[in-house]
Amino acid sequence: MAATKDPRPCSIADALALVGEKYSLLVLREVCLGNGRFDQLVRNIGAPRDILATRLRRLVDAGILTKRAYSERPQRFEYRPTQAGLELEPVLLTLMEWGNRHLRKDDRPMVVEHICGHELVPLVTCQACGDPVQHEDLTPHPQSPGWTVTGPTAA
Amino acid sequence: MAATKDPRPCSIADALALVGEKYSLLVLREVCLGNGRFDQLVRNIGAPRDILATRLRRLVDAGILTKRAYSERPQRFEYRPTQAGLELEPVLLTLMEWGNRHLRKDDRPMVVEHICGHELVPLVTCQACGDPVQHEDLTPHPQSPGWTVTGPTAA
DNA sequence: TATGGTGAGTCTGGATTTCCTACTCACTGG
DNA sequence: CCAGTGAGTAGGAAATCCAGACTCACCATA
Repeated sequence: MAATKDPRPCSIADALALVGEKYSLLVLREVCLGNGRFDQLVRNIGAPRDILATRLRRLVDAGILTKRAYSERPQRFEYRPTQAGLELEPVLLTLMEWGNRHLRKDDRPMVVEHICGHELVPLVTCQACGDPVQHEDLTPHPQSPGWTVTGPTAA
Repeated sequence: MAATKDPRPCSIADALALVGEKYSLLVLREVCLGNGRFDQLVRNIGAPRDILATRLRRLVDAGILTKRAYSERPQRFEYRPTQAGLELEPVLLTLMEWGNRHLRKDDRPMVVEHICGHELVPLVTCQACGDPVQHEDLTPHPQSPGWTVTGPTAA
């Protein structure tokens, strides 16, 4: 799914080029849960085995996962998130929160408990002021060319 | 890309079924920037027109975008995010932040300014205690069957 | 030592999507 | 009348995806 042609220089597009393919984020979900073996991934994600193998290779190449043998003779492997992989977890959590809010009615299939003792409700905040991020409070500033807003509707 | 077969009941998978297809999140990016016209989207995303038309239909059906005429005679339309769509913006921002950190060296192609006056660095926090979310602080609690961790590596 | 089972994939051929280019249709502006 | 714009459709080629079978190495057991 490489964003090879995205006319804009954009970290969102670049990130999606790595993890935006079908199943990639679900792989990350499983791996963050500690289910990093091939057959676990197949069962828990429901992806075709060959596609999964392709995704795993790409994620390893991208430095998001590592492949570790947990047994020689017989060789058995486990995929684990790297630091970069772990730092994608907030994306998963934010997505989960959105899904919980908009796609379900009260029945969350999975609850994550935070170390503070409460159920985790992920909230995206501004690091500087700590306030929750809201659309109206944001002003985009293009830094690179390629971001000139086209057409008369300039945001 | 419907996660029709995801063996797990999971809001992440459900959310990805709606917005995980190629280009969908880039559409949302543009629409959040105010570039909601078909040809703007084509130019700014670089997606084939027919694919874009399909994505737009699906996003409208999903209640993430609305299609509004901004001119009759000639009929001209604009896509805008609904409330649900706007609430996906944190996902985009989190992804952007990850991309900035891991895929670039200092050159952010786009900087978002928060109303507080600082450059926005999105931070995912626990709503209850306000602390930044870190992997080690999380304990998943499956609420539905289908989440029994398979295999001996139970996280 | 045959028999079965697991883990980690690869292979194959067909179904589905995506991609690209061109085209339409309605209208506007000169 | 002619060119241009906006919002798509149409058609066929190219790339991906999919399901299930298959491999290969090893272990267990009987």
